[in-house]
Parts: sequence; structure tokens; C-alpha cells
Amino acid sequence: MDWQSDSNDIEITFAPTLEQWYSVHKRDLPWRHTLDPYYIWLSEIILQQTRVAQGKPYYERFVDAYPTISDMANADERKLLRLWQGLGYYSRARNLHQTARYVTEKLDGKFPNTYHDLLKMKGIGAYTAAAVASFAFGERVPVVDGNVYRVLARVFGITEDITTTTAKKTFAALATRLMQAAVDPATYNQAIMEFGAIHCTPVAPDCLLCPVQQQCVAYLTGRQHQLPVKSKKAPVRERFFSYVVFQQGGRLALQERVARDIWQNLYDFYLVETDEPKTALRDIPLSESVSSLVNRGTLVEAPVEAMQLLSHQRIRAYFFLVDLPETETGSLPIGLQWYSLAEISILPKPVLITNYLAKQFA
DNA sequence: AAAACGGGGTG
DNA sequence: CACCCAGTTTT
Repeated sequence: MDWQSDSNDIEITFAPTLEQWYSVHKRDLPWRHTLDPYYIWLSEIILQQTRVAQGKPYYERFVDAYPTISDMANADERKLLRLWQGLGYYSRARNLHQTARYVTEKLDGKFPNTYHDLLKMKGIGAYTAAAVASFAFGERVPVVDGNVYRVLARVFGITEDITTTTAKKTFAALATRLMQAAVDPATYNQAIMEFGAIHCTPVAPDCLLCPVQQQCVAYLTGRQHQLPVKSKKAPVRERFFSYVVFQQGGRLALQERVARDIWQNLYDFYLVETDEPKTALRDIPLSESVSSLVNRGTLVEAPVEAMQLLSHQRIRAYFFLVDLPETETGSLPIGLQWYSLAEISILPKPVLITNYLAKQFA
């Protein structure tokens, strides 16, 4: 009989057990039919902080629009952002384009094939480098994403706050040990994430049918719902946007957002942000040039109010539609340009703007 | 170490 | 409404 405790056995059996579970339960997803690092990388960028169900249609559209990394490298960035529209975290799209160009132009189209080199690419951090390195090249490096934090915290009873640096090291070290026992690195990485995504879920883990039930500290001590420990994030910031929508004929004045703020490189209207909601145009501080332009036009009815919830901001927006007569030929404030509705339809825009356009100009 | 960065699904 | 999603970059 073994005189040692069984507590170490789980570190040996964990990976193979999940690999076996995965062989039975894995979902059929489009990026699981390829070993091409370009497609795998694309899928991983899309899936950052994004659910599979939300990302899948975007993946299909991107593969269709840019079948090769060279196609993506040669893409018009505005068009790429338009394709990304609605997915959020738009720096992902800009970094996607930058890395596609870098690989195509500087690396002769050959995608970096090690964890170490992948990490150097814009938009690729520890998670994505491990994912691409293992899925496309079979490198034995563990992925540590939100699913992995949850599964490991529960099975191994780790009570450290997963938002802290020390906890990240704890989980990474454990993940590296567990990877050593994996039969196949790619399969094990897919397996632990899939297990977290569809079985060991945040609110209602299916403990009764769990393949590691008898080794799971959380289950054995009834703490499934206390793990992982994650400190609360700061309350969302409230913001008040007043948009002045200049209209002339069938055209609207839009601008590209260039500030270091949300929606960088997307298009919206002339914007004034205030500390309080402003429901009347005359209460909004406008520059002299904009004010005089407003005075030469006519305000079209009451402002349209809209609310946009982001994970970190709550934006209340008021849209003031100002109609300018055709006789008015003065120039627009700096940054603004006239666009027809057809042109606007192909510009990348925040959901807030897209929703307004649909409501007002359907 | 903490904040910033989207939008949508889920219970 | 609160939580969280195949995280990364900037401050």
C-alpha cells in the first residue's frame, strides 16, 4: 500500500483526466479544424474577454474577408475596424492589423512559432502566446485564462485573490506543473478551458457529473460558490455626452475619435462632454464657431436620449439634430466632415452611434 | 499595482 | 443588477 498521501496524485492525473473528458464533450468550433497559426491567432484575439457565441460570427467574417495574413496586412484599417464593429476593445483590431503587417513585411509571412517570440507581437500577451504556441506548434506551455483560474481555484482550493500579482504567479506555477503530465499540450489546454466554459461554470458548476469531483477541494468542502476569490472592481464611471448632429441635405457631419479614450479610431458626431446631463442645446458650452453654425441652422425637435452601458462606464447621451440650410456653405469645425448615409454605413462606429442612426435615419 | 479598454449573455 | 467572458496595454 502507498504510504504517501494521495494529495499529490491529482497533480498527475488532472491533465489526462480532463483530456479524456474533452475528447467526449468538446464543441465543434471552426478554429478547431485548423493548425494554421494565422487562423488560430485570429480566433484567440477575437475571443479575448469575449464569449464563443459572440465571437464566432466575427471569426467567420474575418476569415472570409481576409483568407491569409497577407490579405489582412493589406487591409484598409477602417474597413477592418468596421468588420470589428460591435465586438468592443477596438485596440484588438488595431493591433491585429499591426501584427499582420509586421509578420507579412518583416517576418516574410512566417508567424512566430514559439511562446517567447509570440509574446513580442502587439496584442499578444501571456495567454494568447501560450494558446497559439500550444495549439499551432505543440509547445508545452499552459494557458491561464479566466476559465483556468476558476477551475484551478476550485479543484485545488486556492483562496488567493486572482486579481493580485502573487496569485497570478501561484496559478501560473501550478498550471506549469499540471502541464507536465498532459498527454498532449494542445489538447490539455483546450480541455481545461472547455471544461471551465461548459462544465465548471461560474454560477452553476455541474459538480454531480464532474470527472474530478472526488479530488476537488471546493466540492469536498462545499465552497464551489466561494471560489475563485476575486476582489470587486471600482464602480462604473458616469459620463454625459451631448452630440450635435449637423445635417445638410442627405449628409451628416462625423469625426474620427483620436483621443486616448473609448472608441479610438471610430466615428461619431460633434461631441461635448459635461459633468451633468444637459437636455437643452443652449445649456451646452459650445465654441464660438460651433455656436454660430448652430445659430444658422434649426434645431430639429427634442433631443434623442440614449444610454450605453459598458463594463466600466455608463454613458448617457443626448443627440441634438441641427438642420443646416443648403445655402449655408461655411466650413465645419476642425475634424468634422460631411458623409452621405451610404458612406456612413461603412464607417466603423460605436454601438451607441449605430443605434442612434438606426432610430433616426432608418 | 491599478486603471483603462466594449459589449453582450446569464442567473 | 452583478458577474464575467479563450486578456492586453498603459499609467
